[in-house]
Amino acid sequence: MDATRLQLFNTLTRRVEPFEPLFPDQTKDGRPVVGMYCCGPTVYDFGHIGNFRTFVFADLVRRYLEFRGYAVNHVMNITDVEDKIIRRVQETGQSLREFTGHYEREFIRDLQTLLCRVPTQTPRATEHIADIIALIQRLESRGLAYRAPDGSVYFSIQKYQGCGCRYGQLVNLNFDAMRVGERVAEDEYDKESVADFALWKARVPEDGEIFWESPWGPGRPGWHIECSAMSMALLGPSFDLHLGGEDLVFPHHEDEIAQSEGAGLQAPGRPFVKHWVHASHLLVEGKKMSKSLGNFFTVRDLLAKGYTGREIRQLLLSAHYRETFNFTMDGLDGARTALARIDECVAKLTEVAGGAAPGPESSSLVRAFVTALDDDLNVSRAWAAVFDWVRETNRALAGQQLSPVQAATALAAWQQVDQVLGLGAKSTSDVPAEIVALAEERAAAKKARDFARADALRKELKDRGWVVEDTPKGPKLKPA
RNA sequence: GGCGGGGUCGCCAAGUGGUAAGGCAGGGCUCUGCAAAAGCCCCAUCGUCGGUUCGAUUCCGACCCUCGCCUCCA
Repeated sequence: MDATRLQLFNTLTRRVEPFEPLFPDQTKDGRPVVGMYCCGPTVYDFGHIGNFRTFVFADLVRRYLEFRGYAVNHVMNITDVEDKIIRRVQETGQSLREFTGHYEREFIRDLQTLLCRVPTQTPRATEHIADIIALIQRLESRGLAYRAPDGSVYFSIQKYQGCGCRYGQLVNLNFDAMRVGERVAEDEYDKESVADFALWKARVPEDGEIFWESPWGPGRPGWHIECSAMSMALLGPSFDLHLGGEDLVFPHHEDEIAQSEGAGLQAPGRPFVKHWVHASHLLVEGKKMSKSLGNFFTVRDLLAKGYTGREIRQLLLSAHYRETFNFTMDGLDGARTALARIDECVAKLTEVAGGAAPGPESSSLVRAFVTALDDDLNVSRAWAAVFDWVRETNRALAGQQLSPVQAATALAAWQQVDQVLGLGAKSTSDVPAEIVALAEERAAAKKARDFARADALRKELKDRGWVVEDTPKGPKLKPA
């Protein structure tokens, strides 16, 4: 299985390249350690389905790396201080912590609903103010930060470039042609240059009680600095992977690189981040999500429509991460049917396997699956491998050609790939006693060849949300 | 205006210089008392126009359409 290697697109080089850990000698429980940082949520509201595409994708990356034998240190920040948060806090009268704590908990809950492994660490910006201040001081001492008349501290891109660093590693920048100046010049006149960005924002009256003391007076951190400070604090000045949505490429990630490499904490020749990976956005019903179009969905909105996190996960994982994905309700229905197909197959296998132990042979499913995901996480091809396997398995099952050991072997292969897909077992609901009674009544009527009565009971059951399937081993009940 | 993605079956979505995976939906058949599940079979010439080539959906050029970033944003 290690004949091939994971290849990943790197925004830094704009190429698909082999993934290799930065520090292969660093291990945990015998596994090479991989440091992975994913820009997390700003907790001022519920996350929407677009946000979760990125997080489910990050989960796929993490699971696949773990599947491939790495120990992943998965860090996801929680941005818990920011303009929108401050505004909402003032409106609600809650404390900052009460307000953000609520949305943070709900975010984690949504993550779990979507069957994501919770990141190994979820640092909050407000709990790393000291790290942030230290990093800004470091930048200041290196001459890359300056205080503006308004008391804020900014990062100087000109000075940064002056010391041989490159600004524009992730995107091609052409400041003359960019419209950046037109829009921001008006209210950001305290900056020396329009492209400079805030490291520390001086307290303003609207901030109310939300501020921290610093060497530059009361204020709060800028947006980009928190990710630099927290990622380096938890993963070291150089780490393997940094993920995020494509919209973060510029300016957020570019600025993170500038701050982090500008601080010069990396060993000579080491980058801040080796591998940048960005997930594309999604559209809903072919359109950009917006509240006015009514196609703006949170996870809980979809749950309220009767879909499960498992179905949403399947759909979000059905397309390649660098492709704009079109999220549709039809797609969600399709995910439900597709999942049922897999579940049916797995259930039959489980039945045939009984308690048999799996045999030693390697599985073509796992091989095809790994080949697909090694290729820049080509999850569509991985699903094709899964469904090819389902068809072949069903064929063998229909022909009663599977021994318990073979079924157990097939099941083991499925469980292996599901470590990565993360679908888990279908949640089984207990059948209510009155439904069982109806089913038994139908079985009796059927036996007495009273088919009219049997069909009436089948309809009755269906109206109550249950489907009866007559199998060689007797009738089975399934939720409709 | 600059930069970067896309346009493949009704819908979603892979892929390749030699006549196009998979899922959903649809049609037919088998099995079934009826169903369901499952199986079998059917269902696209790849935005437009040129070029390169023995051969292009896949390479090049132009054009059309569409999405994103450049400002808070997954």
